[in-house]
Amino acid sequence: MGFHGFAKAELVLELGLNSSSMAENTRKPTKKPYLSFDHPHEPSLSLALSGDSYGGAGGGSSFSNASVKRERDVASEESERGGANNTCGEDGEEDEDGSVNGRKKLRLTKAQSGLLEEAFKLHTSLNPQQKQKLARDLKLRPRQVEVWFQNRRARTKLKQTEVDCEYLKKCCKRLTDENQRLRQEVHELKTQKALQPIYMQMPAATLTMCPSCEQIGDTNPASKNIPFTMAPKRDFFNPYSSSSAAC
DNA sequence: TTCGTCAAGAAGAAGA
DNA sequence: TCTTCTTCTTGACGAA
Repeated sequence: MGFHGFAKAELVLELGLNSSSMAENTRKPTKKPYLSFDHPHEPSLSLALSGDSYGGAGGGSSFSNASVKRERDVASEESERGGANNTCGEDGEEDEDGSVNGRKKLRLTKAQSGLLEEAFKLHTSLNPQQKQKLARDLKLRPRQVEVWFQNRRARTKLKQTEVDCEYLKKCCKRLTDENQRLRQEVHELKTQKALQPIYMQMPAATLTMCPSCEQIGDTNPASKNIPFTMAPKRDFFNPYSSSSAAC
């Protein structure tokens, strides 16, 4: 659909303007920057954790045992391979009840986010080699890079859908207004026509007026119901011309 | 791979 | 100033 194509072109431009940092630009302007990277409690991704940092994933965790196990397993794999593991900066902290379940959520650093954004601009999907390389560069697990791209794609699509929706709403409103205006115009024209004398509703070429009595005439032989005669169209600027009709 | 969802974490608002 | 509540963003995961 051409219309949609046009919409897309416009929308892509709009998104492009925001692409420097979706996370920050989608925020309310009144708010402070969402990510505080110099925050003292910001989990440092440079901290390497061993796979044991999850300890016993005891009760109280909002995450299922399965997901905790998965994280731990992957972390263990990473530590065995000597790879960086910065998933959970302060994982392994004990809760009040002494259980060790605190799987803190990873927050990417500004630099990491920036690099990922740059990579996303180049390719919205990664092949295994690209994923590995990016993970190495960012000191993240490939799975984290993969998930980041998945989320990024999903959220870009959502954003695009929202923008599309807004655009279509505006189009709809415009067309509704135009439709309303045209309907009004048609109504007015119909009203005007109904109020006109019947001779006004006839084609001008078939009407003429008697120069002496000023009666309207009809030259059309089919117009038998009309109580006046017609003549060829009179020369408007010369009332005495031969084309003038007479009663 | 997408989609829907959960939940951590950050930040603002409101109230004591 | 501190606590609590609310809202938003985003990392992560399971199902399809």
